[in-house]
Amino acid sequence: MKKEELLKKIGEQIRVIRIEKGLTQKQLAHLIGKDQQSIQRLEAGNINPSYIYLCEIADGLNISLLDILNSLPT
Amino acid sequence: MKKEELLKKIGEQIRVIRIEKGLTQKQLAHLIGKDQQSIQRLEAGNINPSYIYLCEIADGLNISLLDILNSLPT
DNA sequence: ATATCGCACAACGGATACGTTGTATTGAGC
DNA sequence: GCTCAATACAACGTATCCGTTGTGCGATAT
Repeated sequence: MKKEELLKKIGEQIRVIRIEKGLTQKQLAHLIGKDQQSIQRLEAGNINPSYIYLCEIADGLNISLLDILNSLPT
Repeated sequence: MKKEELLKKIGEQIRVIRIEKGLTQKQLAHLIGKDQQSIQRLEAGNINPSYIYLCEIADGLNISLLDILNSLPT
């Protein structure tokens, strides 16, 4: 699968989960010491987040990274 | 969990799976268009690999990223 | 009309990943 | 002894991530 697709899909999935949790981009960002723009780029698939970054996101969403990847559309 | 621990654990897990598959660092590297030193740093936990990088590693190991994360020691 | 909120996009800069090269170490085998 | 394979470590350059700042746009509320 193409790199851009992978980033788009995980970004969309993170957005879905964030909204399920009732959080705004800003709220999620502040939970993990980042800013809203960082979350925006991540959700838009504009960046290739590091492993640690993904772990932090999962932490902010109060789920495991496995849960995020598990629910990815194939 | 500390960042260094997370990187060490996923690195060790990748090493375990690589060896299970009977591959050397160099062989795995060449499968995904990288060099041996990159794999060495990844397995040693010296770098914070990107999502795409992890997907490539999983691809080279012929498993899914989920399988790698699933078997991580807690 | 104006303010506020959520989201998107661009540019800058510091930090870091990654490829490359070179070198060292260890162990197996001749 | 020597050679080769596998792994590890360091340094350099380039590319990219990520935080920050600023701007803009639509929707809603006052």
